[in-house]
Amino acid sequence: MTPTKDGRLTTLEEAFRAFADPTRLRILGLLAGGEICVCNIHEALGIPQPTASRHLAYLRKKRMVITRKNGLWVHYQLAPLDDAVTRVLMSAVTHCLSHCESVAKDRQRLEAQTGCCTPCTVRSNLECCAPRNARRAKM
Amino acid sequence: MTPTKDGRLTTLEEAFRAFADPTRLRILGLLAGGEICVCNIHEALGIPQPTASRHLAYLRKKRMVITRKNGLWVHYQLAPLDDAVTRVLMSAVTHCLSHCESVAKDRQRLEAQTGCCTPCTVRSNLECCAPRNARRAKM
DNA sequence: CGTTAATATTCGCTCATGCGAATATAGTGG
DNA sequence: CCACTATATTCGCATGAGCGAATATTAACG
Repeated sequence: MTPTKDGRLTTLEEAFRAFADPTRLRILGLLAGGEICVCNIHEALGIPQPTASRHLAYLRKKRMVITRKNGLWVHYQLAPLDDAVTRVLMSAVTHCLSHCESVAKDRQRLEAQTGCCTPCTVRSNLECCAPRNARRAKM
Repeated sequence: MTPTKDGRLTTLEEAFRAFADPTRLRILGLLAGGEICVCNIHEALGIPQPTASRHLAYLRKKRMVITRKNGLWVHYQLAPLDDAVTRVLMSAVTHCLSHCESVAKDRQRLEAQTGCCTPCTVRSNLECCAPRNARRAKM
């Protein structure tokens, strides 16, 4: 995300448009806690998988998040920011999100579902990221 | 502006929607420098007066700006923020805006037009806020 | 291979939003 | 009271964005 890199206002405006959606804010609120895979996102938020995927693609195109593939699963995390101005903005946004009740509830649901890594920052294929049936079987 | 006061995400989202417009961002970029009256805003930005007034009304309804009437003129300034979380967000936004070239150009145009107070923080009826004809007559 | 599961994309549809144009409101002064 | 100026509002219209449903893609595995 480089909203002010070229000095124009458009890119900054685009950053705010990315923030101007409740689903994307909730996703960012989750990702602020660390790396999460798509299935955990759409289940924690209680939204359909295509919806989560669409918003994640949106954030990906804005270079706000990056992905890591591991077999069938795709893990998303906040993109590292090279611009100092952008870092100021992003840290303020995540700070605000951390004060939101709904984000806290999403994280609780995430923890209840994964049961192991919350935030899921582990960069390996742990059981919390195991296929659906395996996870269901454990419960 | 109290985007996170009630712990819901909606109000925070509304704040970002307010930021997700180039004209409003430019207005906020100007107001970050201090109090300005409507005529100076719409002239510095080179936008029609109804457009400026509409966006100012938008920001007013979101309680992001407050007004001070002085005769025919209405002076706008950023609203004081009582919430700490909100202050973090707003200061980050104004910080980003201060790094935008377009905002700098708007301020230069503002200065060229008013010719006296930039930012126009003076709380009195100075000549920079005199009627159109008087200002034109001076030039 | 064929199946299954996870993720991504496309397609209409609806709804919000910003704009230009026109008009309304309000304050000031002759 | 009338003209003038600054500001605000209203009204259609066009455009953009998000959603649900359906479908496509990709990877693992027997």
